[in-house]
Amino acid sequence: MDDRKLQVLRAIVTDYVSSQEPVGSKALVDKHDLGVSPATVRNDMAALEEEGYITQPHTSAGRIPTDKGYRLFVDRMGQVKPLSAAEQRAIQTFLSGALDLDDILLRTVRLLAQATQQVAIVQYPTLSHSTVRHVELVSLSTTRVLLVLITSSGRVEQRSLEVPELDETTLGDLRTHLNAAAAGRTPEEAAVGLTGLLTSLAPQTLTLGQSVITSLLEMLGSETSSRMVIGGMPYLTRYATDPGSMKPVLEALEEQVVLLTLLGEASADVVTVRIGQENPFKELQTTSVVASGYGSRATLGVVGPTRMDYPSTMASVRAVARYVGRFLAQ
Amino acid sequence: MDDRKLQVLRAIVTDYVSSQEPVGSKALVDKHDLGVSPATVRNDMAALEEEGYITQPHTSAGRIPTDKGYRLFVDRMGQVKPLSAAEQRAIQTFLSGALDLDDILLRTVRLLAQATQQVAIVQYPTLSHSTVRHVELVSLSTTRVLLVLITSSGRVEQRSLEVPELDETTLGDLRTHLNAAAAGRTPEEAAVGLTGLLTSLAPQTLTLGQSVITSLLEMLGSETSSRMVIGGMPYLTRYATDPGSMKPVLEALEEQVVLLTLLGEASADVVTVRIGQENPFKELQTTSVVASGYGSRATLGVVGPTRMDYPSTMASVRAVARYVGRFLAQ
DNA sequence: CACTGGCACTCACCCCACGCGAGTGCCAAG
DNA sequence: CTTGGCACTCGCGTGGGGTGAGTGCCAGTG
Repeated sequence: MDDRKLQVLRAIVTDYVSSQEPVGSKALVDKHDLGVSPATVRNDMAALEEEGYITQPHTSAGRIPTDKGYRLFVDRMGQVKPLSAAEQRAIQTFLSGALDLDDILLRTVRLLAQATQQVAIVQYPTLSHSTVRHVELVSLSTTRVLLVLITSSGRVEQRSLEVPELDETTLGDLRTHLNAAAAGRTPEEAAVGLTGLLTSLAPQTLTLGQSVITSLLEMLGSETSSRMVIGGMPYLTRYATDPGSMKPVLEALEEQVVLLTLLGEASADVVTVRIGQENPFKELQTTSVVASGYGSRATLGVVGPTRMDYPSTMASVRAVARYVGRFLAQ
Repeated sequence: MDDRKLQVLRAIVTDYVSSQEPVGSKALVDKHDLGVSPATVRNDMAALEEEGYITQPHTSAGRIPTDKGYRLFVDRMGQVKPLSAAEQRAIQTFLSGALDLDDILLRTVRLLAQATQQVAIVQYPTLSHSTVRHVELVSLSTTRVLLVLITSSGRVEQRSLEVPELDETTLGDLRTHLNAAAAGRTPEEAAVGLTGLLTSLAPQTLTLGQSVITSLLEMLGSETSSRMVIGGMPYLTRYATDPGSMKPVLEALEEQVVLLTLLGEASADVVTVRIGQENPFKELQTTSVVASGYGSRATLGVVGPTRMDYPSTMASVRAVARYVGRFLAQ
């Protein structure tokens, strides 16, 4: 790949991202001093189009990048912009006043949305790398118990169970045993302890104990949390020209499953970019997803138009992910 | 107010709601057998316009209802449609499989959105009319405790506190006292018990106890919950012609404060309608809000265009509110 | 006195033709 | 390989005329 052709592609991408309009050969050489004439650029553009990196919406118009073009841009030319000092400060002050976990994540999602001017998604942190603080059992009715799991990270997870029968003392008994087996341990250790407990249950707590422990093991074992916070929806209107085009995106954002798979693929501490059709969901094939893991195994990211400012978005996502990760570690 | 003029207004409202287009005198007499000629209807329309119930977008177009017109329509002609048997059944089956409170509310908001084809909001139920099940204290660090309040309705509310110093035994002590004072009681009773406890604290638990009890009293005292679930966002696109018009609505939906005041005004078991400019927030002055209280003091509702089908929307909101209220009562 | 039919009038909307101009592809020369 | 020149394409904005839905007014009628 010719060096100058890469330069031309980069120029096209940046210009198109900032202007939202097809960019022509003349405008290119004017704004970026490429040191060659428009005619030369046109030759390069023809080549780039041949190779599928750019396209023209109609004859006699300028060029716009294709998904493949953005991909090359991100891969080859992605020197991630460092954040400005002001942005650094904004991140710090934004989180400093947070009270509980819910509040931290709410602030995080707003921060990310505001920084990128796009829709932001933050997944609740996972259990791993935190320890079990406490297990609580509460009877809701004679045949329902509420199982509450509290972790050292301040996360509270609950689940309600149908159980055969119930009396207050066996419940209290079981609670004591559960905490003895799990409290203060990592999810993995707790799982071992609980499995052991399962075999040594007193006969009268057996049926109750089994279903409670089974649920608890599920809660501990789930690698990722299914809860998440979304913010920055109003930014959707910044890009859409027509309300119909927003519908699939809004639909995707309501589907837990979609969001989970979307974020799930990003691995810890690396910013992952998924551009347009690279996306596994057809609702999102006109959008790009920039995501990063944070903390132990949770993920956060933003959803925006394929024509987004990748360098700054990636920088913001990375910075927020890192900062929140550190913030939660305390 | 002339009887036929009301009839004309009703016809204009229903036609305009279903067609989204200004309605003229001829079309009116054709579809609704008013028993009079177009000319007569025109006279009535001129009068209605004079009184501010309808308006014409431009000189030679038909009429559309004003906010005042919708208001009269809702007040005077609002025989609420009963739901079809299919809809009744849908409501029942939709909720039947729900597990915990989160799940119930998620299903509720989807149900409501789907039934009304609009954005739905469901506030978390309040504490009143349920009793305190359990109070849990968990130390997060040497100077932070997590305070968890579990109620008989299956609601789990948490708050994390900065406290002066901490040791495990005084914490356990305090937990026991707190539960003795609060468990099994209504919020009001528990508040009394806790206030009493406040004066009889052992010296070493005093500072810790004070801040914990203060927070707990706040949690118990807050009449309404600030948590809520939103659903049906994609339906926003059904009405907007231009993305810019959606922005204020999306902004309002992100603002907790706005949503709380919006829903807060609806009193229990009565369907409240707020049309266009009647709305206290300028972001929502092109929309209408239909809300109803449910359960003890929580509220649910939908947000849609002023040109909505009020009778069916009101019917759906009322039906869902009643059903969920009953469902939660068990 | 309320209702009706008739009639002239008003505009938003649709359609089309036209010119403009940005941008292209190609080619021949450097 | 690059460059200037040049003919060509075609989307877009503009302006004008026709169309038709709908109105307001008025005189006539039961």
